Amino acid sequence: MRHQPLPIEFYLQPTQLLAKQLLGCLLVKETDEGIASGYIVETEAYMGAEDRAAHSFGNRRTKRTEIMFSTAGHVYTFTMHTHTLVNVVSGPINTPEAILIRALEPCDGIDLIAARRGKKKPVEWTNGPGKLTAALEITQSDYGRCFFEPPLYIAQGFHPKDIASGPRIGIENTGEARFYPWRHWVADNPYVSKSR
DNA sequence: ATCTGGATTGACT
DNA sequence: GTCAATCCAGATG
Repeated sequence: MRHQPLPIEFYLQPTQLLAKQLLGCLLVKETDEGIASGYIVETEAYMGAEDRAAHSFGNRRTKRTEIMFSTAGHVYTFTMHTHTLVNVVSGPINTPEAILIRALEPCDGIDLIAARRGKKKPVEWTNGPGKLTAALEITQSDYGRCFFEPPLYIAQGFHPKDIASGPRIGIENTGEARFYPWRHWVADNPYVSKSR
């Protein structure tokens, strides 16, 4: 099954809106082993210089955050402990905003995903930001790519019936920012990550 | 050169 | 519920 990447224009919308528009879209990764993909069911927006929870808070510009200052649609990956997390860069150039992809519902390459994620319940394959990167084999080598061209891209998926929003996860030490309702998910979808 | 801590996960009490 | 794994970016000297 092949998919058509969404055009670069898709990414040219305000970050919070894009974070919701991404819900239901298909995240695809092609490797030598084949194609694996999943529908995005949970995202979190990080709002650049003004957002204490963002790596780019105060326009902090480093080797890691550099890609956030680039144009919308770039791939921002970073390592969290033993896991890779993946973001969609958004906002105009020099406005370092990004959207973290937190959960997927598996679509293509179920056997591949199962093999990569080991013997566990299917719902555990992709219901977390570090899990889905392992399932699709998204790594630091994808840093700086564009989401509108293979091997890592986003395509049209389904249109969510209901979208819910609430505080982001895992950012306890960021003052007021921890309360901002910038996490968005497909209501009632079983693959949405569980909060702690 | 060295130290610190994290946008997580999985195993264990 | 708690906690270790395990590694690198970022900060500091």
